[in-house]
Amino acid sequence: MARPRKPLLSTGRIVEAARALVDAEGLAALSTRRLAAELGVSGPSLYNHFGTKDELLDALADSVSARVDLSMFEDGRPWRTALDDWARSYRAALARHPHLAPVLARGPGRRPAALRLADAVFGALTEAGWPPAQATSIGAALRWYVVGSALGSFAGGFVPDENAYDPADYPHLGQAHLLAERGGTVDERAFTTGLRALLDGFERQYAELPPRTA
Amino acid sequence: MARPRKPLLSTGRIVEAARALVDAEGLAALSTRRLAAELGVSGPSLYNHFGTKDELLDALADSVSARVDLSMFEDGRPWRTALDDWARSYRAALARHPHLAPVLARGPGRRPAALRLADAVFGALTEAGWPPAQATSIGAALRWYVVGSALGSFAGGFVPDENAYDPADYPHLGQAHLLAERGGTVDERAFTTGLRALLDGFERQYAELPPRTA
DNA sequence: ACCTGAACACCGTTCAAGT
DNA sequence: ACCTGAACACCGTTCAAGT
Repeated sequence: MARPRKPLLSTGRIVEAARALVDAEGLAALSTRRLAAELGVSGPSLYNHFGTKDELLDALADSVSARVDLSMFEDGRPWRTALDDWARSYRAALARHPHLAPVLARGPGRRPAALRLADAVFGALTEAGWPPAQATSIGAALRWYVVGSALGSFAGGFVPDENAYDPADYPHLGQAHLLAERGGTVDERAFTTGLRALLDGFERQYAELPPRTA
Repeated sequence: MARPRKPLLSTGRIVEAARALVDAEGLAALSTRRLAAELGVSGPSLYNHFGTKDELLDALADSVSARVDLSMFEDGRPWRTALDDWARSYRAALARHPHLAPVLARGPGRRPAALRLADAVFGALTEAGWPPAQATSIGAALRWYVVGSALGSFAGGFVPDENAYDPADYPHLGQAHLLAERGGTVDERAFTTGLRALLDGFERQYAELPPRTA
């Protein structure tokens, strides 16, 4: 066939297909050859649009970051409320593509949508009066918490086998096998509880800030 | 050669070599063939000791969990102090083997050392009077925070290139390229700040608990 | 510029064969 | 029981060749 008069591929179409594949079958199913087959082309064709598979993964991750709502930073909402909303929408976006969490965890690097996230959070905090160093810490802590929660379901980390956890070895894990069943609910409640604790804690630190001289 | 009179391999020796390889060259360098070569045997030999590569990874992850100090739960230390110490020693253990964080993030499953961690944390919280559901939430939140922090350096997620972040696109990221340089310090400070916030928040929730009837 | 098939240097895993 | 080499079905990536 060689070169068609109209390109068969585009970065957008590739990313779209990759996302569908990863969502359906996990990150391990994403091979360049498999993805190419899904797109009806041969393996090496992808290299006309991405330098490496890793660049493709970056673009894929950024397409998820791009879906995180940032509107809560637009009006003059209090920083705590804005961060609360942002953490939830960030988590929701990751929950829609759980297999991509490990890629998102890499950090923003040069990915535009991920950088817009970082910029919005940092900007909101400094404008609320947080010193830059503390704004950085808060952004990092929230990011770690959200990404950590998206990456490993806590409840799903246990096995639903009633006999998996011998009371002689683990005296306090008698009910742990139940976690796997009601996984989603347990994780949701834990996320909310932890987020509230984090924000309560930051609010306390905010109250101890020296008065603004601006 | 076929079977030697004394076994050449043992699960311990394999895990040890795997850890050295991953620490030195990252998770991607750990292939069964490469690891076997490192051990002076042929690739398939490993399958006499592990069913799959994934089982090997589980054992590898658990060897890290086994190194997390749990002594802070032994004496009757207040729950907050114990959790604070635990989170730091957990993070320190992961920081010593950063490439293994993605594997640790999978959750305890059937890994004995990881289960001992979960058991100790949950036990300490319930014995301090936390209701089981909230103890679960706190354990999950702390785990997410620690694993998240070990998995993705926040500072290292940015690029040390002075021109990487155009002020026109990201008005608040003017100093972000500096993060990559002083990465370790930035991450450490953020970890401490976030951990304090989390524990402050949980302490506040603890104070609001209905009085114990035990 | 954008696609192809062939090729290189890898993978994880199975299995019959050896002792 | 524990190792071997050969084999199967894969990988990511390069590259000359086609239009």
